[in-house]
Amino acid sequence: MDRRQSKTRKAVFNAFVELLSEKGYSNTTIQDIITRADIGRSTFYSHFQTKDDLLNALCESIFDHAFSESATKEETHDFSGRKDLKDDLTHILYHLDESRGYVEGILASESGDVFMRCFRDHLREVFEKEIKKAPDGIPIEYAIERCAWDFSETVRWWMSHGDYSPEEVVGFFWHYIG
Amino acid sequence: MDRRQSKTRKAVFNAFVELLSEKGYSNTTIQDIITRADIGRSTFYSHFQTKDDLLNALCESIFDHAFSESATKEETHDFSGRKDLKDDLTHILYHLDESRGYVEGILASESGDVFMRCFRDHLREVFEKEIKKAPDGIPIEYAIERCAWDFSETVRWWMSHGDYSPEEVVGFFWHYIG
DNA sequence: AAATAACTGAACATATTGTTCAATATCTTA
DNA sequence: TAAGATATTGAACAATATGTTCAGTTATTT
Repeated sequence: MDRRQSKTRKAVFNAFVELLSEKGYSNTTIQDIITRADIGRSTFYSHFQTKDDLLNALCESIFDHAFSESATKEETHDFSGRKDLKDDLTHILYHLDESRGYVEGILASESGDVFMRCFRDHLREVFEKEIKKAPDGIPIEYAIERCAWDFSETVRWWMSHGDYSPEEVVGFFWHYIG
Repeated sequence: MDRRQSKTRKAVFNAFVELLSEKGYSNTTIQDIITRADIGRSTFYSHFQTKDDLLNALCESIFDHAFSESATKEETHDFSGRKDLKDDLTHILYHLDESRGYVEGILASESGDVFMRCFRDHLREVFEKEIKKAPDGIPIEYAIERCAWDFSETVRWWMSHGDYSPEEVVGFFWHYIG
């Protein structure tokens, strides 16, 4: 990728995250982002179509990174038992912990909901592979969806109630469904 | 309340819900709402400050209604055991089921997240009264928060996976925490 | 060094926002 | 039912954001 492009991309992402925690999503205008990122107006529009588009791209880039290992693992060996799942989830938390600077800014505003939706979409895939049957009387789609939202919401909770380790947090999540 | 005011309020709420399911939240302009509701521009602004404000007012009006009984009950007798909680939750679902016309429209767009936040705020109060201690190693605030999000998300799930009775749905929710 | 691709910034039409105000319609109560 | 209070109307307003275009500049690649 052209160095100019990734430079622009980073400048926009950084400006955006800053503005999100300062003013929130709806109060941040594209003009604000352009000014803060110090790029030309038309440059912005050659990278992103709308503010929404930008937000989605930002979230995608975070999750591409956070989920990179569980994707790889799936290709290499497929005998995934319960233990592996717990490890995968812990790995994801380690990644997100490293991106706290970004993530907390996003979660602090209305954009947090978009982030959560994106997160849940990624998680759903993970749990779909893992969960093959639900307890008696519980619809399977409900069981899967519940895991996805419980884990993502647990992370959101974690991000504003800091001092727990990834392992502890996975423990909290696991307790109710294990 | 002046009949003119509640008439305006209703017209705006209706127009808004319609537009939400047609175009989504961010694509709906205040101008759209004014046109659809067939009211004067300045009338809108004398009722609501912003689109956000309108959305919050709409959600509040729904939950004021849905939670009306659990609030009353709390005043009359205070020996609330597990059974009562389950009943309260079921009641809430019956109310929301009646408001499906509204609720589905709101949930179908980005505004769904605001609805959910509002719902969760109301639920938190309910569960705070009910939950006095959490399982070993689980922070109590987490346990409470988890119930609030699980129940609200269960309802969101229900709204797009129709055919279950309120009792069944409370059962799904209950299964993992009971 | 030449070719390719990205960035710039000014200019543009269009649309929304939030306010103001005098005129009109509707409610309330005495 | 008449008078006073209150709500609605709609046009006009300035301010701001949006998304596009394009010719000129700068950086990267081969």
